Amino acid sequence: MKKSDRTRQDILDATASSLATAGYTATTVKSIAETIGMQDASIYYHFSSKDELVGEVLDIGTARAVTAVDQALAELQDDHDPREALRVAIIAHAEAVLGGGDYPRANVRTFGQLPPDLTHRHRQGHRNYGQIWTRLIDDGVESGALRGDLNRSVARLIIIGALCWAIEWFDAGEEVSAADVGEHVFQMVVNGLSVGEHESPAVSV
Amino acid sequence: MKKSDRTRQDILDATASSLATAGYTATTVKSIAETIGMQDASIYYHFSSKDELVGEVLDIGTARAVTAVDQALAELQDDHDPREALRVAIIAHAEAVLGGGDYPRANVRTFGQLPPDLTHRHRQGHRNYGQIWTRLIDDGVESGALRGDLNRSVARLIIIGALCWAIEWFDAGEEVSAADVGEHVFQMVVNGLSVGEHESPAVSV
DNA sequence: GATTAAATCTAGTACACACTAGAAAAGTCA
DNA sequence: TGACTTTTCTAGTGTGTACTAGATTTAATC
Repeated sequence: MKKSDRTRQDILDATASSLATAGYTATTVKSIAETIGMQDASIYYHFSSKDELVGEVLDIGTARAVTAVDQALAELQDDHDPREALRVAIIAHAEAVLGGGDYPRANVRTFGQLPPDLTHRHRQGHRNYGQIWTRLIDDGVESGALRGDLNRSVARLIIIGALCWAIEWFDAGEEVSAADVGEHVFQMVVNGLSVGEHESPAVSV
Repeated sequence: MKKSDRTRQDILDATASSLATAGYTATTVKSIAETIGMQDASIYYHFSSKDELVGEVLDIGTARAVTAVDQALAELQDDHDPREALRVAIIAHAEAVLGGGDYPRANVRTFGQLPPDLTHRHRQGHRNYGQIWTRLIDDGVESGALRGDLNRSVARLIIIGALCWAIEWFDAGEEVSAADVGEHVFQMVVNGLSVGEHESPAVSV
């Protein structure tokens, strides 16, 4: 009873680690088994297929990212600026995906590499995650703190994209921390790189 | 002589298309051959390996993106605002990668899926491309148009990341065009989402 | 300690992949 | 047409993959 749970967890951990660093294709059942000192066939006692195993890892990754952002937002005081909420969420996401464990990293890293079945399976999870951000942006626009002349959906995807792509270049060993990356994204997309007064924004989509 | 060149081009086109839509793993030599009505073995008369073929497609993609951005910048008038240069470059990149042909799209789409050899092969190309953006940001900061309190390298990677990740969600059929995406990225990272005066930026990395 | 259940292993299957060798066909030019 | 070159095809090889069946070992229970 207990043994099985522990082994199962080992398999999940090894899979998350491999997905996060090597990607979907290079993560083979054999390589996972080797990591934890088993035969590949033994994996199938715990999971019925590779994709079921991968799917579970990705589910955990999504859940952890959602929890990290939700928790960060919950710690805000009631009368916070909507921009502060966006800032806190961005940094929480950055820390979860860049500095956090293998599960959220696996999720972002393998996005776009997955077979259609798995992609479809996680569409709902991503939609739910996107809604957190949609609300943050809506709050900001409706309170007058954020510009309303931009397409909110596009804005949301650009913020998430900037954060997700960071996984391709972020190096945990360098002097820039995950939170630093989040802070930069916030400063750029909310305050902007520009100095002084802006030209009149004239975008309509 | 001529026949071979035409077939070679057909193979490259089919590969670029497949890479852009299906990714590296799903792009098999057999599927490429089927697309152009050939046997898979015939591909090897024109290319010595799958990765040599893929590498050539990616080279073309990088070259086209560089050309698109360079050309857009060349059309600027001499006394342009550094922000305008950034805007033009961002939109050119967006149009090349999102709205353009299969080659630049293949490049971005397969980034992170490639075997180590190919990744290493294209590192230099990406570095060169990055330098265009480094210069744009440096010009902006040194002229006083852009903030100097952010890590320029991180800022550069965030801009490119926001644009590159758009390939994961951008749908050419929708009402938002590739140029619209570029305009949004520019508005956000340069002017910022925020309305009115900013809080004092205090970031040091 | 014997019996049963859980967990893992050995040994394989089937299939898709990149790639090869040599025959066949198509194209080129006197 | 005929000789030659270029291009493509047929028919394979070897390798790595996910996955299966059944024997075997390890752990839990009485």
